[in-house]
Amino acid sequence: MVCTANDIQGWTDFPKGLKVLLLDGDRSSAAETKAKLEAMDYNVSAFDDEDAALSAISSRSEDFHIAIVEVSVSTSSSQGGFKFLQNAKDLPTIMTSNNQCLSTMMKCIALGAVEFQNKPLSEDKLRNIWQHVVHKAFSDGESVLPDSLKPVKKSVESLLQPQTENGQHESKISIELDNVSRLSDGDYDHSAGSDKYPAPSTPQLKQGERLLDGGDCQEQSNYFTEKESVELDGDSKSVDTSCENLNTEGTARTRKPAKALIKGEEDFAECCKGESAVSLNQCHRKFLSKAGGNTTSPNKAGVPRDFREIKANRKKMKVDWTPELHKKFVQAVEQLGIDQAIPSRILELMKVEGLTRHNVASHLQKYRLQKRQTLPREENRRWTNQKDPMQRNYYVQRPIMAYPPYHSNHTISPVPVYPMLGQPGSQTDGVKVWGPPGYPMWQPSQSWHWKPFPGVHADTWGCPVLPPPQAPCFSYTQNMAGLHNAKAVDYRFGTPQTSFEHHTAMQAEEVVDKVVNEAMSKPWLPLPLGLKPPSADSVLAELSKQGMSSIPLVNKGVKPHSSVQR
DNA sequence: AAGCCAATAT
DNA sequence: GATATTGGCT
Repeated sequence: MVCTANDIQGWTDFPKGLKVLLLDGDRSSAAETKAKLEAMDYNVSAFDDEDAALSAISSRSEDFHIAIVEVSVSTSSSQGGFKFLQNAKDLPTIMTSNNQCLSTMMKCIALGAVEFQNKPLSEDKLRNIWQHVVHKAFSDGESVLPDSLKPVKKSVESLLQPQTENGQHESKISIELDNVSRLSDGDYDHSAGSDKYPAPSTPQLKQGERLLDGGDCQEQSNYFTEKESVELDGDSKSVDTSCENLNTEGTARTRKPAKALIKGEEDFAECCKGESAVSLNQCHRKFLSKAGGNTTSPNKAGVPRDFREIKANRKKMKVDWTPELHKKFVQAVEQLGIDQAIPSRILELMKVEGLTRHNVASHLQKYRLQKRQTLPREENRRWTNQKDPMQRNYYVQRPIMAYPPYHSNHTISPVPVYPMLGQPGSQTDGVKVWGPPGYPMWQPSQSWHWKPFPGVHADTWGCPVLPPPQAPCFSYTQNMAGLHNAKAVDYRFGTPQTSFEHHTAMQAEEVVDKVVNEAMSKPWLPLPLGLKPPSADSVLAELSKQGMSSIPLVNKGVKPHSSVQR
């Protein structure tokens, strides 16, 4: 009968004593094989008649762990081993033949053989047959045929229908084989699906779910995944890890436990590949179902008991910041505000399982960096190309952006904004230049789908991309309001200090003066919003005070203090 | 411990 | 080259 994981775990000198059913019409080769097997301490029951073998497994199924069956096309009395194969559902069955016909091999595998080997069977191969038993013992459960394999399955099904003609489908098979061989390891991992314990050299049908059995082919899982499945030399690498994973207190050989673990980890990683975002939880479940999900044979030992175990042993998963995930991120940042948007809080708000603070911090770093880099560049570009005086009129109001318009709009949104500053150190006069926020300052790269200016509702900026000269975006009042926004973090400089407070305390006056001076020194430019031109009366009064009776052609001045709106 | 950032890895 | 992770420093 089929070995369970428990059986194997309690099997002290596994695989010695493994019970092998040998069905081979060729007595000499049967004897040869039997001798080799017995030399390995396997327990061999040899048959040369298919029906006898079948009755043996039905009457005393517990006497067999695995079967090695010769495909004897020439034999007239039997169905060449296929009958056995189809009926020995629970027994891992290795098919062998002198006939290297590809379609025969395909057929064997499709009918549920765990492996196809050409005769003569080498000792190495025979020695390793126990792996199928282990695989069987630890693999189980439901699995769904991946879409990628459906065409293959279909093709094989069609191959199987006229069971007598072997050669006819060669060409078709070769096409499909091409298909098969293209399947990547990833696909294999995926499709091998429920295999926590990687399949031995030959990919398998699920035992007991063999094709053509019970007429329920559609829902069966038939895996034709690896190229190796049809390689004549079946000593494939995947065998190596098939049992090492057991790690069952010495019951199974664990020569390469580390590798096995890593493999498992790779499986896990593979499993998570393509998952949107970092649904690690999902991955976990997926992986566990893939790994453990043993319905008939509980596997206690060797199976990673939980996610942490896996996690602990594998390198960190790479978080894919999908647009959706990033959206969450941005929302969290917006919600928190500039001064509160630190990784740990963002993480809390995002509520994404599996995401670490580190992940968020890293992303935040990139996020800030992007802004810092893109905005000044964008601004530079615009600033250096100013030739049109009309445009200059607009830009000359730059100083009014001296402070970030945190709440420059009148929407309810109290969302602060990352200040977009000019080149660090380039403003020696203390006037900070803030990017005109109406611009698409930061072109997000393809994978950055979030709003180019998070924290700001683009529509509230009210500034066209190329603002008309007479349509300044911000008023002084707005920016003066900004002056009183005490807490903001300036990310332009390495350390996020609340530099704004400094500005407020030490530079507000200075900046105001600066703005006023500029307005005075260039009277031909429109006054920035927020500055009110003095009335003609007040000007005249002032002039007369100073002993001037007429208005000079060149503006000599407006009293600054009287014109600033505070 | 948490945050930031440069270095490093993928 | 872009993006994510790691590691050092504060």
